[in-house]
Amino acid sequence: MSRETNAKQRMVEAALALFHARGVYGTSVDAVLERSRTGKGQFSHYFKDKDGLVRAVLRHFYGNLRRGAYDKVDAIRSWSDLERWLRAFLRWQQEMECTLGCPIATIGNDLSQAQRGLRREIRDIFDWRRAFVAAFFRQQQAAGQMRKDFRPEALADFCYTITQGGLFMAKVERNSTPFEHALRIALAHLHSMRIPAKGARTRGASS
Amino acid sequence: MSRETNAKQRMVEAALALFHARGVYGTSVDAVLERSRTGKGQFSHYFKDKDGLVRAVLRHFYGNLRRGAYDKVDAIRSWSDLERWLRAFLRWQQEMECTLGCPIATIGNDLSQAQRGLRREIRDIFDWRRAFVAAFFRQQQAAGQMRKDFRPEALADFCYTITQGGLFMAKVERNSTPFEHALRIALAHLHSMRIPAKGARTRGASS
Amino acid sequence: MSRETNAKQRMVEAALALFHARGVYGTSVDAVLERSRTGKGQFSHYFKDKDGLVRAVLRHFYGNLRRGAYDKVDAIRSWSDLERWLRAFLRWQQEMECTLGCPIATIGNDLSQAQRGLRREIRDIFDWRRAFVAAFFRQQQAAGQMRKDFRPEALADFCYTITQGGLFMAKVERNSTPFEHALRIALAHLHSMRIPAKGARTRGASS
Amino acid sequence: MSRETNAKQRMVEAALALFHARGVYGTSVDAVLERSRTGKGQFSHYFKDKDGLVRAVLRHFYGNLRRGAYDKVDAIRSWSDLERWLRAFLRWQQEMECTLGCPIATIGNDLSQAQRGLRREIRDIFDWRRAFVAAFFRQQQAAGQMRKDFRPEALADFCYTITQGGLFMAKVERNSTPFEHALRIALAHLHSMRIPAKGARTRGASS
DNA sequence: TATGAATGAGGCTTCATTCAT
DNA sequence: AATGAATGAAGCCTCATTCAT
Repeated sequence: MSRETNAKQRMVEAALALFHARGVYGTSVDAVLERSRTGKGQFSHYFKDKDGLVRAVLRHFYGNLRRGAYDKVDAIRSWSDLERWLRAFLRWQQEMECTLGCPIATIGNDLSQAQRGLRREIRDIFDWRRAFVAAFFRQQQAAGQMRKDFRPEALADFCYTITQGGLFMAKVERNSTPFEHALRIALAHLHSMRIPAKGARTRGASS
Repeated sequence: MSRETNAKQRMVEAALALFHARGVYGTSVDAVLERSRTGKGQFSHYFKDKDGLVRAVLRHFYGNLRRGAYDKVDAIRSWSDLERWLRAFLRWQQEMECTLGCPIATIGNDLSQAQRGLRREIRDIFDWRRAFVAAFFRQQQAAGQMRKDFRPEALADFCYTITQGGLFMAKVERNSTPFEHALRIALAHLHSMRIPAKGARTRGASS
Repeated sequence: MSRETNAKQRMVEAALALFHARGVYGTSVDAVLERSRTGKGQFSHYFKDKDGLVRAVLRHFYGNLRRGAYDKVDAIRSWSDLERWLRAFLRWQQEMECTLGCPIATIGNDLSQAQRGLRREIRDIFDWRRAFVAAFFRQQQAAGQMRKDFRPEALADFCYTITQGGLFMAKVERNSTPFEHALRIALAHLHSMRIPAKGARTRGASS
Repeated sequence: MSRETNAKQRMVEAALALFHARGVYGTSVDAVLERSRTGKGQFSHYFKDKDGLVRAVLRHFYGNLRRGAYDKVDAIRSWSDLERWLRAFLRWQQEMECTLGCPIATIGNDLSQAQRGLRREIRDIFDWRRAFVAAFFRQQQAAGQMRKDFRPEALADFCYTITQGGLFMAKVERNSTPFEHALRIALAHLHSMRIPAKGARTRGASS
């Protein structure tokens, strides 16, 4: 990592922004070059082909993610952390007026049957994300503060599916209400699995 | 309905299959023509442009949907209907080996900012779908067999978000496990909102 | 002539209008069909191909022309007739805001090397036009009221060249001033060739 | 100028020749590419679209014109210069067997309502041309060797209208006689406006 | 006399990629 | 480390023309 060349860095960042906004199919290499103010030859100098650029973008994103560049906290430690973390997706998308979804899902969705290697990179990112959430549930269950009906991984998948489904549908419909509804219900459900500490009260829909 | 011209029908069906599999961007008009074994000129004879074809595909799909062509039941009337309906998406995708998602979402995801008219068609379909599910919850709540913490529409959004998120993620990752997890938890939650008839027992994760 | 079929008549008239406005290259057969509200088969029923339509249009125009449909007078009999006739082109074009030229010249200009037959039709029309003007000069010279420096045919060519050049340039530049200038000078010159009757005065630029 | 890239130069020159011969509508981009022996992608590399090529052709022509590439003299200084200049158009067209007209007028005639920018380029060229001729009349009038019935600009318009009309009609009819007639009469008229120097004789149709 | 389905060639443009400097 | 010229395939669309009914 350390010091990527300037041109490569610029291309990758431009590509990420464009892939996010218009998908991989929807962004031409030329568009990336123009946005990053780079000459044509630089492209093939740093990347074998367009797939190479996609790979670099995914790795760049993964790097940022692990470095905590996209999350305000380095781990989810409390229920309010979880709620804040989940609601951040909704809020962000509302600010974007529902024009954008998850960048990685957007890229992943454009992959064809042939691009196995890239799909693997995508999976790594998603796995990391799920682990990020699962850690919280694992900790809660271990501490005896959460029912163990479901395994932490399954709960993380539940959270992640809601998030991705919500982002996706909001983008397609340009309307975040369904996401909002789904998130509220999901949170209520998760809260309902809490085991109240002695003498304390849980909040949420669980009456 | 009745008797669309042969060629148009063929093109629309070929386009639906291809859009579903590769997205709108990913399928060329020529590919549609080839698959439907139609001459080049027929395309512009029946559709103004590619968007016109997309519109026709969406309407075709909507028509089929309302006619019940895609669902085995004309309404969800019981909890087991609901469960069967939701699980059908998962099962279907597993059979497809996670290569396909929701055709409409796939098309909708490829729309650009400019295609407002098409997005409207998409919304109509999703609204119909949500109403289909909401009707069940409304009936349950009216019959006093379900808690009223959430409105039927919100519950439908919850179901639909899980479904779309699950299909989408499974397709991107070529793996249906997260969908499976999410669905199981979602169903557990929904069941937990049932109000047991006297002397009866609800099944599910509660207990 | 007498009673052309309705459909043919409609196509020819639509074609004339469209060829005039956009040229032959610029008008598709479909556009003609749409404007004339005629089905596709009618076209090939009445015309062998697009050239056939062009031919029909030219003949239609020629017929109208000979019938006096486009001129207010059936002959130029006086200097003021001549002036009025010439100025009518300018005025008409100004009313059209310089978007149109001579319909026949517009069609003729679009002919390719290959279309010899059509070019002949064009020539017939122009010849008739020139004869129309030449007749006046012949009569004037015969009556001893005009100098005989130039033959009537040459004078007609002069008039016609000014007219066509003026219309053409005005259309290209969307500005009729050059036409106006040229016409004024041309008329002055023609007037200067008049032989004044005894005791009379000619008007014009000759002081 | 100096060093345009080879390919661009080649395309522009090929396009000028083809536009001249067949009009803009009548020449496909592919034809330009083939004639200039250039690959397909070079076209959009150098020009945004076909209009961009037309613009480049017009500017190329204008540049050549101002550099005096198309005229044998850098200015019209005498009546015989004028006559020679005007007659050169006729002679040239006769050599071409009346298959070509003015390249700029040919291009201009193919412009649609929408192409305002291009029309402006055309006008610049024509204005330059007219100024070229008007300069001569202005000088003659200033020197007291020509009557001042008409302004130099109007006289230039007259000359230019004859020329353009003559070229145009000759091309449409494949016959230069009308042009010849018109030119002879126009020249006679212009000569008739000369003011003879003391003791000298003017030639021409006057006297 | 009339309709419109069907065909296939060709036009304009975009794009990923390679190559020379 | 950098530039941009060059290539050719492919995409979307228009159009003249023919055919079946």
